[in-house]
Amino acid sequence: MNQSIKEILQQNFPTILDTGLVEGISEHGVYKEVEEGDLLMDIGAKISTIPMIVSGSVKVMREDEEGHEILLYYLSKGETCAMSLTCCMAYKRSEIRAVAQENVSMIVVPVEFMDEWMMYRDWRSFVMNTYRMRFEELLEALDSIAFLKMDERLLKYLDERSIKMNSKEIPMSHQEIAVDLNSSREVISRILKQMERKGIVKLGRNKIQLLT
DNA sequence: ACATTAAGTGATT
DNA sequence: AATCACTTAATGT
Repeated sequence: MNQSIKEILQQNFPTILDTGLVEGISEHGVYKEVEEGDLLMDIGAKISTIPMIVSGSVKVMREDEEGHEILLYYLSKGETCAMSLTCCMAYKRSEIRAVAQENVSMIVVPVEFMDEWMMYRDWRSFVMNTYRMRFEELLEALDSIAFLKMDERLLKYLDERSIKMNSKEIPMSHQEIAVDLNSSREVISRILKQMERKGIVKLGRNKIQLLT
């Protein structure tokens, strides 16, 4: 391997500094790459490792009673999966499904070290931070649903995607976006058309370009 | 050229 | 805002 886990950690998880912790992750963590579309975790599966994302993005979703998928969040560089953490601490099976949205590289660490690593301040704050971030996101999502109309939600969604992917171009179909927002394809298409007329976006097949 | 999939649109609830 | 039914456009084979 061209780069040690230690180096990858320093570059992508700068808040993890404690030497004992870095040693632990280096020793027990495994560097892994997966391709776009790969299933990383399914509902009901037992969780044996925790992913720490180095590059790319991962879509994390839940399923409702009728089997409809509901988007929870996207993970990107420097982040880990809050749901995996809760599940493994409670020895529960996975309640989520995770799919690689782009090619993803990550460090996976076995769950059995979670308890032990809690003695490190850096690990505690890393874990707490990922909870805090998700919780804030959850609150935001909640009032976005309660107070924003679909067009505002869509614009917000596009902005967020663009920031996460580091590009003004969002390579997604209207259908995919509709699923993420629990809306329908036609509604998304119509709003996007309006936005295009207003000069906010430029539309293409399977892609949306933000002009703002 | 043809089939398939994405996107656009009007009508209805 | 969602759904249906249908059209049109883009893309793969």
